[in-house]
Amino acid sequence: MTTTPALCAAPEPAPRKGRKNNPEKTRENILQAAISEFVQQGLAGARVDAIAERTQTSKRMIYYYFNSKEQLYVEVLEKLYGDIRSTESNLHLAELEPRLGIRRLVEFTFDHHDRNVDFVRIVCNENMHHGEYVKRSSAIRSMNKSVLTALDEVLRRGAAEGVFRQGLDALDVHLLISSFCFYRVSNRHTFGEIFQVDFEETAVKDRHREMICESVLRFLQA
Amino acid sequence: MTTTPALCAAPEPAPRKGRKNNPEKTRENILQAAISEFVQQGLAGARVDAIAERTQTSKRMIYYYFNSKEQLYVEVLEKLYGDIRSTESNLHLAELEPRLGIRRLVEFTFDHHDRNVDFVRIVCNENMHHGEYVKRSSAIRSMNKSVLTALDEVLRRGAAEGVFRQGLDALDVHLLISSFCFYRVSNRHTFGEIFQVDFEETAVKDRHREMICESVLRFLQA
DNA sequence: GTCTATAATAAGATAGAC
DNA sequence: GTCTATCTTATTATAGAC
Repeated sequence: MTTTPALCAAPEPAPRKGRKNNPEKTRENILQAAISEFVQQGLAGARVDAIAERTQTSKRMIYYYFNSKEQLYVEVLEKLYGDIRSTESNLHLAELEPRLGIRRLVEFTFDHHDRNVDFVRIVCNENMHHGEYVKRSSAIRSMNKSVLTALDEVLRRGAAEGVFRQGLDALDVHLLISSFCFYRVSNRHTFGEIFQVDFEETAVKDRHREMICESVLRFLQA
Repeated sequence: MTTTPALCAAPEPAPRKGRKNNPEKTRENILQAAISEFVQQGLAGARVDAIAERTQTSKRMIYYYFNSKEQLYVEVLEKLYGDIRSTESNLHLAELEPRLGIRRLVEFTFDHHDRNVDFVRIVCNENMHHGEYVKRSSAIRSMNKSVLTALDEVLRRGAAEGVFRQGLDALDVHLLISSFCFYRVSNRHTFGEIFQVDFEETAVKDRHREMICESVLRFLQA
């Protein structure tokens, strides 16, 4: 009953079965499946079997390429962190009038978190683990400098022009912006349920986007 | 080899072994152990065996009192949600000048989150589960009204006196306050690691407390 | 490089004595 | 009400053929 090769010589030494051998594609396929599973279930809740089911390949390949569940998780983490910071550098804040620059940065941050629930969820999960896997990855720490330097430039310029207060710390302002943008995504389920708000509604979203802009600008105002 | 009772009649029908029978205490003991475990590991990461080890009793008792891991988790959730709201009602905001009332509410919220990392972590975990266990508990939803009514009263009074803007929504303001207070606790590990901030430092804490007060007051300002 | 089958163990839940 | 011992299933990880 085993399907031994036909007696007449095969034209090529083609792969025996299944899909074409394609290491890069298989690896990427696994990584995408892992993103879905880890984002939905967290590290502890994720099942390697469930990841395998999401792929076009088998569980064995997961261990072949990634060695362990934890290592796969770290790669997922790096991938999702990488996505957000790459787009942030294209805002050209230095070309804008300070107040407009802040507005653009806040709106970008707001929309980005809103669109990338995956990122928000994995970060939450990471904090449940006391950030130990972020600490383990040297790549992640280095890619987050850009926001701060860009923001710092705008703040200085605004202060010099007299539209912003003196002595504002870019890190603090970044914290203020991030917290709102992050929280309304990360806590939408509990906050939404308890206070009966639907964060998916366009009207609510628009009001909140405007609100955080207004709030930050007022905070910076001289 | 079984330790059958001595032939001479025992003085009292005392408990056979181990500690004294004490249902309430045993139940509470389990609940406290469960809080520690669920808060640290999340629902998926928590192990019933680990909870049992934290108690002065056995795993069997966990199932005896709580039936399942999930039900135990729900009770933990209710317990932690209950703790926060009960204290909030003692602020007597209505007796204060509006700006002072806001300041007291913000500072209370800030300090409360800062002191109750457990609460913050369980809420994060709940959101990973799309808030399904919060939805399952009718108790939780009902206990969160008080903040909003208190805040609404202050906002109205402030608007009437001309110190605050008109038409501010208490829910939005609550969101603004909560997001900052929550985020700096929930994300302290990732944010702290990436930007090298130590949220435990008193100086940092004091600066942030003042910052969120200032930020909210400026947002409300007429 | 890829597959199927399986080992090894961990974890939720229960039996049954006392 | 409480304990020890155990059942059952799920889960990470690996062996070995092709």
